Amino acid sequence: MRTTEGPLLILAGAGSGKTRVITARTAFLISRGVAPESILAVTFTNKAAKEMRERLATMIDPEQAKLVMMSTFHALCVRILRLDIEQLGYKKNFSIYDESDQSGLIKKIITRIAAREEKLDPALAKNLISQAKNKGWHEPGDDKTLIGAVFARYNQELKSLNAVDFDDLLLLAVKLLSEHSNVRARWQGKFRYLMVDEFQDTNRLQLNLISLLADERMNVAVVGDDDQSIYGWRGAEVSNILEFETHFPNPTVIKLEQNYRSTNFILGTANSLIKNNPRRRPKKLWSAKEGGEKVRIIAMMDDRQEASWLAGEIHSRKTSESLKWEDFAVLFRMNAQSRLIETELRQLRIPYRIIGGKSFFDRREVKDILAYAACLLNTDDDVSLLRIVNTPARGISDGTVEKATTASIHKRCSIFQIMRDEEFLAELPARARGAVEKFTIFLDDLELKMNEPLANQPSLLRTLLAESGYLAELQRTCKTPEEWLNREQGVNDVLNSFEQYEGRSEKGLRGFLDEMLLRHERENEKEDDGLGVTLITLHASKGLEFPHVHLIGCEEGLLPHDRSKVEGNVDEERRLLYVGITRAKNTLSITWCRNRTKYGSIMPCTMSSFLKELDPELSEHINAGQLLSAPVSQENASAKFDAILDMLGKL
DNA sequence: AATCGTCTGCTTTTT
DNA sequence: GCAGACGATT
Repeated sequence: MRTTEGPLLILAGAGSGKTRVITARTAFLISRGVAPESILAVTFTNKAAKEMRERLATMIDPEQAKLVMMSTFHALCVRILRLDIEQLGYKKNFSIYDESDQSGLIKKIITRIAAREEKLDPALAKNLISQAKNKGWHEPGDDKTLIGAVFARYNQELKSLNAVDFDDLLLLAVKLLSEHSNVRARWQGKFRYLMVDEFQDTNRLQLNLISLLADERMNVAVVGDDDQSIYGWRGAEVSNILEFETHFPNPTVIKLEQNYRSTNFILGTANSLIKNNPRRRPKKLWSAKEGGEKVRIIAMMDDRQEASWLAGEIHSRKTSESLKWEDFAVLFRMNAQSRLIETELRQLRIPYRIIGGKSFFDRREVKDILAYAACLLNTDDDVSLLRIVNTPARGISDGTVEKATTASIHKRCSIFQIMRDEEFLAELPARARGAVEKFTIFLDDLELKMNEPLANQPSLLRTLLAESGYLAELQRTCKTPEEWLNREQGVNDVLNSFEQYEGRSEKGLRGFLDEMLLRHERENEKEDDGLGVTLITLHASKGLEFPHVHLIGCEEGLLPHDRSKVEGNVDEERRLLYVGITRAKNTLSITWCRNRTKYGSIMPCTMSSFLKELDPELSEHINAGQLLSAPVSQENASAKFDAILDMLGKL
């Protein structure tokens, strides 16, 4: 911890206080006279960055804390690129494409260049392209194959749109730093001390980025746990942490092996599982928390019984031990599993919150507004332009759009440019021409107003949505008043956060849009007061902890998932279960079903092979029949009764 | 432009 | 078994 110079590898086991390590080290460096602005701490999520910033502010002078750069990989890259991307031939006002923009573009390219008989799944293509970029490839290895051709074309089109996707942010930042020594020198000079959180999740590009920033001093401190590497399928390379020495020679290695979270029953169970993985940094986690209950492994008849038992169990423990709903979490492999649980929780009127699922940014109205903003900032951004060109309907038909697209390819310019091109306009029927002209004047006018130095951008955006008829159209397309209320809320959420952003930043609409795209925060996570039982996937649960954890659906085929066996990733599935187990502080129940409804029909299931690896001394196997024959608790029965009364009341 | 019907194909998702 | 995508229909 007190090592300040040279590479440092901190192997921080589950529950050993990872975030604390980075903040404590930062505070220590500053106390030793290191300038706060020369410290960089990189995380994967905005949430982690925020937590660190907040914690640091309580440890040292908050004014100093503000100067420390705590950022996600992607946000850091945006900063680097906004300054110097021109050296790579892009314009500074480049757009950032999120995954749905990316999918849209790839789909378009596939339908355009694929021959009749060839077919390529756009989702697969997107994955392959993303994986290639995360390995540092700027172009396909072979552009004779369809996928290679799509990759090549995709890159070309992005560049002519003056847009970059999420992977490009890293790829281009690395390219910029490695090929332009002036840029590299600037950033190496700025940051003297680097820290990386969750290092086991870094991919090749992220490692490259860190190496480039570190220069020969190699003041790089990384914190991570190879046993919690569960994002291999997204390109994370466990080898980055397993072979840290090869990237940063002679590091100081520190192991944090005390777990401050779980009872020994839970921790021992976790240890007995993970020791079955080959290729790991050996460690022996221990806990001072004695006592508690054995881990329960419960066999259920089917998923229905699993859900209803769970709801009852949570209800009675909460009541008998006077706990809060927030003390409980239900962890599962697939989002689809939460449905049944939700139904049963509602039956007992237990409040819950689901983490994950669809993003705030998948909401139509949010995407529309951001597309408007993107167009005003970069009129070459065809994908955003196409999204709003006829939203609300303004008489620009699909046919007209198609003509404009063809013409823009022909003339090698953006669609917006073509729409102002006299030659192109002359080809259009009078009505279409009028509509297009009206649209370009409308956008031009707005762009002008937006870019005035003292423009009140949030209010301009608000006016735009009202006066363009967007809001009216949105309301019209809503089937129910509730839906309209909901969508209107979405619109207001965006506008309000823009107003707030204006209050704390000078970067205007551009900065706001960057932040919105990079802060892909989940809708139901934005308020932490969302009380209730937490329903969450195993992946999303990493980094969280709960007093009472229920891990459901531990069947062969689900966990480990069938596909992992084909793809040879069973170790990662084991780590996934390890992550789940180590979320629990006081009690843990693991359930599996003898039958499960899959794809509509009931399929027989067997217990996950992982459960056989758990230390039998620390856990007990129970058959659901034993639990259900037990008398129903008073509280449980009265809750059910209340629920029935409630239903009757609504009739 | 909207709506209906049929087809398909099924993890995980920090940015 | 269900959602999401796509195409045909009015």
